[in-house]
Amino acid sequence: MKKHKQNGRQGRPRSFDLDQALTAALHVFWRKGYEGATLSDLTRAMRINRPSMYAAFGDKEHLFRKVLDRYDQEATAFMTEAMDEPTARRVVERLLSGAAKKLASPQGPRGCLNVQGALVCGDEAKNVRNELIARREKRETELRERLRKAKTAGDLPRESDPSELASFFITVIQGMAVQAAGGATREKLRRVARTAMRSWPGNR
Amino acid sequence: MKKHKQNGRQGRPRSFDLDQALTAALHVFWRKGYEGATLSDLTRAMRINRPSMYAAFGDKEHLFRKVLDRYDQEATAFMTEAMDEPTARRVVERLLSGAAKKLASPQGPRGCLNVQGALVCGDEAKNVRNELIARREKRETELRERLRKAKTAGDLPRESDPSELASFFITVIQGMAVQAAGGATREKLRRVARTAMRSWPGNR
DNA sequence: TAAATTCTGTACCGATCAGTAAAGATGTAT
DNA sequence: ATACATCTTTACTGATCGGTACAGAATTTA
Repeated sequence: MKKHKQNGRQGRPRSFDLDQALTAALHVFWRKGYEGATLSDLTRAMRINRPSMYAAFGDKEHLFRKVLDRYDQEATAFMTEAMDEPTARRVVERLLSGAAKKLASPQGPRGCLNVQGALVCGDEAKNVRNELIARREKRETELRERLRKAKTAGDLPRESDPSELASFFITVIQGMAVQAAGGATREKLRRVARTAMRSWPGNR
Repeated sequence: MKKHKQNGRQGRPRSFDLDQALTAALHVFWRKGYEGATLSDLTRAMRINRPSMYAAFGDKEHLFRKVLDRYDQEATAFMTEAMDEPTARRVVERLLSGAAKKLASPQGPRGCLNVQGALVCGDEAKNVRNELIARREKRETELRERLRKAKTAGDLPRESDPSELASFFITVIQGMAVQAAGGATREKLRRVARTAMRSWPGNR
């Protein structure tokens, strides 16, 4: 009924939009986590039936991974943008304020998929949990590298420790994610972010 | 085979120790979360069979709540102790160092049950999730009240905000819990804690 | 048009979920 | 000893889990 994916093949065209379906699945996983989201939840939200889902995305784990990719590209584009700020301080400020905004956004579920997707889980979801751990660590590494560059450029005091700073601010953001999952408002998160900035080197 | 619970009634005595069983259940919920822990996981760890569990603790949710009570009393006794420190600063320092120690303890699972027990979940576990939210908020309230008292006593600068400080440090601890769930070492958590203390009022 | 291909819908699969019925086992009370 | 109360064991329940077989519908290619 809609456009076909132009995959250059014959056969009956897909009657739903891949991207829309993925977005619907994202919201379900985001609210309920990997384990808490059932296939019935997912296909209902995606407005397709089970075999269509399996044909298009593979099994539940494959679907989740594609959802993760989409999440990383969409809901956290601000991370990359933050890295482009001219000074280290502004990088972190932007990261924190962006997190406050995103984690308690009126559109989209609360919290962070990379945190609440599968913080812990049963045995069969171990791979998913480890994938999320890896993605969280990747964020921390990104920030650490950015701060190292800043230090080399003289943009951070000599006695400062980029690794320590990255750990700290990523940890704060993850704490904010827990707060958001519990219903914290944007304003509350913003205040936490502001307080965290008092730890910035040179404030002593 | 062991001592009976001295409940003053006749009948066949319980052949397992209630407290031991509860501890075993605690560790399972702690590692796998409420949803991720199956009854088979639980009864295997508790070394009892299903009807014995139901008779002694009620259903899965009741068991979880009793586990929560036990967790609050045992694994977080340090919270109450911290509150008894003489100065606000030492209260928070002790809270942070205690968290670093507990969250990545070699005995006992990593992370915080109140965070990872059910940060998000499917529909049928909503009550459990809300209970955990309430327990997390209770912690924040405790700290806030302690800091308010400190401010009244002149133990905190006049321009400081106990509510803001409590939010911030609880958020940091929750972030540390996420880090711990992902495998962070004690040393890493300790460094985060130390950095967080740079936000302490009067450091500007 | 007919053949080939791919998607959709229904209806199902075995496994596992949380929870329980019923009978035998083991203690206390008399 | 006998009666009674409670616990343990085995085996089971209906519901739901993730995943799929199969037939019919819809499209492209020839």
